[in-house]
Amino acid sequence: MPAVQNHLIELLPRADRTHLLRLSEQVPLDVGSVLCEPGHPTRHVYFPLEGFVSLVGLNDLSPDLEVGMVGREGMLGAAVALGVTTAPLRLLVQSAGSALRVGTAAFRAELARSAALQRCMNRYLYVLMAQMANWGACHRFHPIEPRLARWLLMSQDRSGADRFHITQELLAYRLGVRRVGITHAAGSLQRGGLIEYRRGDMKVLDRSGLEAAACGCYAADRQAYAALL
Amino acid sequence: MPAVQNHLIELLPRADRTHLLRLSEQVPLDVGSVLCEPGHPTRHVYFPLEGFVSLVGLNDLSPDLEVGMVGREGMLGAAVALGVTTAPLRLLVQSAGSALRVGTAAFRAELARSAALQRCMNRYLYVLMAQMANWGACHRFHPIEPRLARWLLMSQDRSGADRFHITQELLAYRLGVRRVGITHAAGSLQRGGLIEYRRGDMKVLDRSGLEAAACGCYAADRQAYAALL
DNA sequence: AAGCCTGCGTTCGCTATCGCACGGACTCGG
DNA sequence: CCGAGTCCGTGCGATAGCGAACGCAGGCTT
Repeated sequence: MPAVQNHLIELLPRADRTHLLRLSEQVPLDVGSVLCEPGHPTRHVYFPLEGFVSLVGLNDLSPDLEVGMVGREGMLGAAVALGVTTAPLRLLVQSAGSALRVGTAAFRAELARSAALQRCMNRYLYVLMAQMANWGACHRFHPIEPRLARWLLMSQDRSGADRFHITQELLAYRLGVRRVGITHAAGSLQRGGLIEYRRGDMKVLDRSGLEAAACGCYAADRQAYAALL
Repeated sequence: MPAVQNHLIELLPRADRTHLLRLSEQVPLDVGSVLCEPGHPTRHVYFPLEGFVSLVGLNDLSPDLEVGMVGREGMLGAAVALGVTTAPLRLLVQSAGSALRVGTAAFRAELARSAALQRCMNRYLYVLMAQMANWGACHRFHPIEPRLARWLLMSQDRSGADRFHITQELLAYRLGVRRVGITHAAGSLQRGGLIEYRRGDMKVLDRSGLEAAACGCYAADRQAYAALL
């Protein structure tokens, strides 16, 4: 059995883990693909191993906004653990990788069987809620540059790599700002020697510097996660 | 047995309901009192009967921001159903009333016993998550006036009354804007004949007009709730 | 009656961000 | 080698919201 690279699964006791793994299959995550649309039924839950996925909230008229980000530290389709099989958000693959996929029905059955899995899901759901509650306030009050720094750190944590591909256009979309706003903020970070980018190839040079530049939400987020999982 | 005025409890089958009610006691909700501080242990869960309560997220430096609102349509301390007994948010009573209170331990025991209660909690948690995800985008993109309209509608739904006491100062605090911003938005709504207020006494005159003035988030919210509960 | 506090309206200058638009640089395919 | 597409930097005017401050009015206290 290869080392499982998903933190939630690693938290499970050995027996429950193998049991769950037996139900799962590994699938690739391709950039830009949509795992799920809001309102549609959830067919699978995903445990990312590499790469990461954006949770995108769709509003009536306003532009879409990213409300969360999931990588190997979490899972997609957590709502299934609440017995809801209608997806609330769009799941958009940001960075390529792979994930373990489990069919919804099988996952629910396993959930009913394994108390450990249940506990794990519950805690993860809690962390997710805290994250989403915070995300809003962050978008509301913090200027673009700290938010960008936070985003970069989070995506680095989730993907595990110190470089990834992301254009300013897409970043703007994620943060709900204009591309020009990203140009300025990213330029500032680059001048400060914290990052380096070129035509979409983004590289983190100074992680601790970035942490200093990011808004406190980043640290708060990590702490919440660490406290529970 | 008096008619229970909390929607979640009303959803329970008769047997489960009486069982839960036997564990609960009715307590008053006084304006301005704090039911819970983030980081502290949750001693009780509350099912409001009248009045409503703000969920306030505390950030590092930025001003506090309301991230949710709970009245008789919901409950406080839902995280307990996830097995987490540390509160994530400040619970601040906005409008006086009363609530049924259940001790955390008793509630968890009841939760383990009653599948109906569990189902109910799960669905409510889902709705809460959807609400919080939305709240952020709303604060980010929508101008003050529609948000104010939304806030008034939501508080009316939750409190059940068409008039309540709220100063501009407090409204500004809730919406995360300056008081002056509220002066303008509220003045505009008042000139339109939708509301009437005077020294903190707020009255809703034209509900459907307010719904038209509010951002789509209000309708989306109601729909999400209706679909699940 | 006088004073004080609370709640509200108004104004001024300021900043961050917006929307739009243009131009330059690099990259890839024919 | 040349076009076409992608990605990034810059500049412009416009605007919503910010921070701070002042003044007024109603109600409560003394």
